[in-house]
Amino acid sequence: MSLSTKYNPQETENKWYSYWMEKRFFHSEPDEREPYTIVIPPPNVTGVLHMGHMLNNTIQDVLIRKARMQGKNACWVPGTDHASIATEAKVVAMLKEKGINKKDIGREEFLKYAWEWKEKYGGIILEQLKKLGASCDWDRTRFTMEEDLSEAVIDSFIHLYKKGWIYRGIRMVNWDPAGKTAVSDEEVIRKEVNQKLYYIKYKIVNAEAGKSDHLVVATTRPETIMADAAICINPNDERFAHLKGKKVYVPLVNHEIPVIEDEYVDMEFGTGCLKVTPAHDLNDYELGVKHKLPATDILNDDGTLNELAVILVGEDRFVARKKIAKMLEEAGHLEKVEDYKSQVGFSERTDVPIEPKLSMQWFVKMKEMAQPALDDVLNGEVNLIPNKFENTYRHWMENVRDWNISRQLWWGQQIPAWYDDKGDWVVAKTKEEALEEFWKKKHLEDANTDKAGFLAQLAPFIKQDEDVMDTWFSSWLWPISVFDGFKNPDNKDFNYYYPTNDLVTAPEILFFWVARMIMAGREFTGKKPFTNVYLTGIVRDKLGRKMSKSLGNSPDPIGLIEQYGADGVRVGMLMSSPAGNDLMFDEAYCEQGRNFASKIWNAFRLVKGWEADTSLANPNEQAIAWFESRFNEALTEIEHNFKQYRLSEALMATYKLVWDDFCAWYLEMVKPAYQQPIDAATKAATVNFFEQILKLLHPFMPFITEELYHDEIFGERTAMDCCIVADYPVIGAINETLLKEAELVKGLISEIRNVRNSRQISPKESLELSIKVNSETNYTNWLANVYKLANVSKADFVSDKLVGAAAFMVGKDEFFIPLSQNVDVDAERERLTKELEYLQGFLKSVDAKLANERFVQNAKPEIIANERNKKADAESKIAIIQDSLAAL
RNA sequence: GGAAGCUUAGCUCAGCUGGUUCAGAGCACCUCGUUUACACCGAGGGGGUCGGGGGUUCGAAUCCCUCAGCUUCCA
Repeated sequence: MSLSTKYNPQETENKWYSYWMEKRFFHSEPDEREPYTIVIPPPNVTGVLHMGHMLNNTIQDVLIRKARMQGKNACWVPGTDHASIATEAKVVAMLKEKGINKKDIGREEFLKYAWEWKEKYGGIILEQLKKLGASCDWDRTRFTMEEDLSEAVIDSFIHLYKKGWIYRGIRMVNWDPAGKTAVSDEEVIRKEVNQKLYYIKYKIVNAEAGKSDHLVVATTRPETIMADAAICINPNDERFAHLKGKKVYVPLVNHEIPVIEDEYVDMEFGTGCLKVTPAHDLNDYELGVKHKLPATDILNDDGTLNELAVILVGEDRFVARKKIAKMLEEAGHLEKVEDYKSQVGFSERTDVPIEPKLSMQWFVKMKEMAQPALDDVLNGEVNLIPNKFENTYRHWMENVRDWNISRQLWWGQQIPAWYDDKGDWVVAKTKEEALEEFWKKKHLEDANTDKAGFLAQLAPFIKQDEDVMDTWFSSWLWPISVFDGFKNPDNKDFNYYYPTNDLVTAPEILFFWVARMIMAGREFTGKKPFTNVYLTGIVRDKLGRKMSKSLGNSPDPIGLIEQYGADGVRVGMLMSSPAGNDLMFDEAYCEQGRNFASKIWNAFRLVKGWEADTSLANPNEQAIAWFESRFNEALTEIEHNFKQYRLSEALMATYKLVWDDFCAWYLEMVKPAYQQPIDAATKAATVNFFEQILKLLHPFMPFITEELYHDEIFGERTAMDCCIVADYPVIGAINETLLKEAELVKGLISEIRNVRNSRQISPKESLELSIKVNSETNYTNWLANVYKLANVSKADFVSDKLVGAAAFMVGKDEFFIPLSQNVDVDAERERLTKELEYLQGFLKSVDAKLANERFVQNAKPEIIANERNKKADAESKIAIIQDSLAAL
């Protein structure tokens, strides 16, 4: 079977991915081997694959494939996340197009549509991941809203509630008027926005004669004046002493509100008079509580003004702002308007400005759970990679705030709280249990009540809480719930796979998700959920901008795979992505990856083409022994990099081993002359090296390696003998002397090529070499390679310099090449003089060091010995160069 | 406003607890080359006073201070 001259990724990728699936190589079952487990950060069901997923999942796949080859029972659990707000928004929009209103069809009907939508679109990302080569155990695919996982969510809610760590209360929440739901603090993105600062005049009730009859308040939100409960001044502000105890009229609506005093007011900002609107600002709310002010909420859930606003009822908050500014101006209440920049919160999901809103919500207390989760990271039970994130993590955990988990949505797990018609409530898993709870509660009040009658009477009035839980309240259980650790905590899978090993995710969700998973792990299982958290960087474009739809600067990942092959793209993604560093993505990296695949392919074609002749002796023992050592040396480095999760460096070390050492040096050393056969021993050794290299490359480039692994040069393979499950290479013996010698010989060959290049001598013209050995190096064994790689026809060892020949040094040894053309004596003298000057300067600095008493006293002995070596080395080289100069 | 981090070749980044000719890698660039594995290639080459300033030390890209610029997180 001959190999096509070009590597065709598409054909290979489909073929082998299907084969792997068919042979169930991705599937894992508990057995006696050591487990290696990763749970995928479940992508959003509304999403499509973007570059961030590509990076994230490439890393996970590299880790899982390597572990699998190293004999571990590797299990990568995939799945998706139901994404309450985003999905509900999509479904609402879809229904709207059909002319259907969510409220009209009701919860049950709506959820039917939502499930349909999820079935249709929810798996897109997972399908796309297959193109990348992701070796997930697809049989284990989970979804955060499937029955068992939902049950886990409900159970954990009840558990925490019983513990007193979940409570219900009226709080100022971040309201998303587009999504019509509260969102958590973490889902609010602050942006600097150009606004206007309106200076509004409030008329004073019974103003003192001789004093101004009004005061002025500066605000960015004139549309909320109808909700004003007071005007606040700083008690120390002498400008406003005359206002103490007064009342003012709210413009346009003429409510009377008091002037209150509080040191909270910044005398420098605005006018020094602050309007207090408890229902529409967090700080004002707190002031309101302190001064017992009423909180009038003038906004509807969708951000329009309600009846309590009295004027502009039904208008959107931003429309109302413009209109009221005009009305104030016309009524003479607007003193002036200034431009003003300030931070405004936007909803992460819908990108509309967040409205602070008072509402009844469910909260999880964070303090108790945060402590063990913080400890885990601080004492190294859980490693954050890179560890610079520990600071951020600690800061957040030490200042953590309670977690608002209710969302005013339908898509998600409904809160297991039940209300009766009187507003009493209980927490229970089912309606039946809720009734029981009510009974327990009421029974205490009246011991004579008849239970059956009580329940029958109550049942029709019981209603479950309308709200659902935050999606993160299900994903924080992910590492536990994917193994059914809630329903059946003693099951085989959970005992075997949990705690998982590595988690690969983005730093943006360190708090959202990672911190909370550690909390959940400790609280519900008593164990950490994972040991290592690899935080990837953000994929940016080459200008450093975040990739975004609106900028249109994100390449289509599937398009990239089609263009460069999955292996090429994987290499491209990893090439420049040290953990935690942002990745400045450039297609050129994928191109480099594709070129690498092509290089491997062509090297393979070379080896495959060799005719082995068993009658030939092996002339390549030296080269073979060298490459074996070099391979083991590189493998040591690669393993070291992997241990530290430096995947890009592990890849680079592999890349250089393959391209430079194997292709550029080793293959050139051993390859026979054109159309000549090769000896059987060299061919066997080379084929063996190639197999080792394929295995080494497999985690990075699974497809091309699998394809070549099955080539006939490796002999017959059984159906299950695949690269994906082949034994990963193990570090073997390293001959340091051989490696050192090889470096010298490579240097020698480069110098000869340089002599040729700089004098424009054709590579076809062979040269003669004389060697004057001043060191211990044994060049004899390497001469064959020098002949071949530098086109040298003859070499001899001499004890005197060759006059009139091109000369150079490698280490301490001198080499001479007689040339037909005359040596340019001047140029040679200049070159040698330069070298001499450099060495003399160097020697001077070394001498200075050694002459310095304090250096000799303070420095470590080995450092001093080293300096003495440097001195001796420089001196002998100087002597040689001086001789050469004299000989010119 | 508070906190953390970053600044090394044109670009993206390595350089561990200060000490070999330590200033590196990949890509890009320049010169030469169509020698049958590969032009998605080969051979060779140029390029940085390690952001500025100061200090500690026998010795600083590496430790300390300070200034400037950038990034992120939190208010």
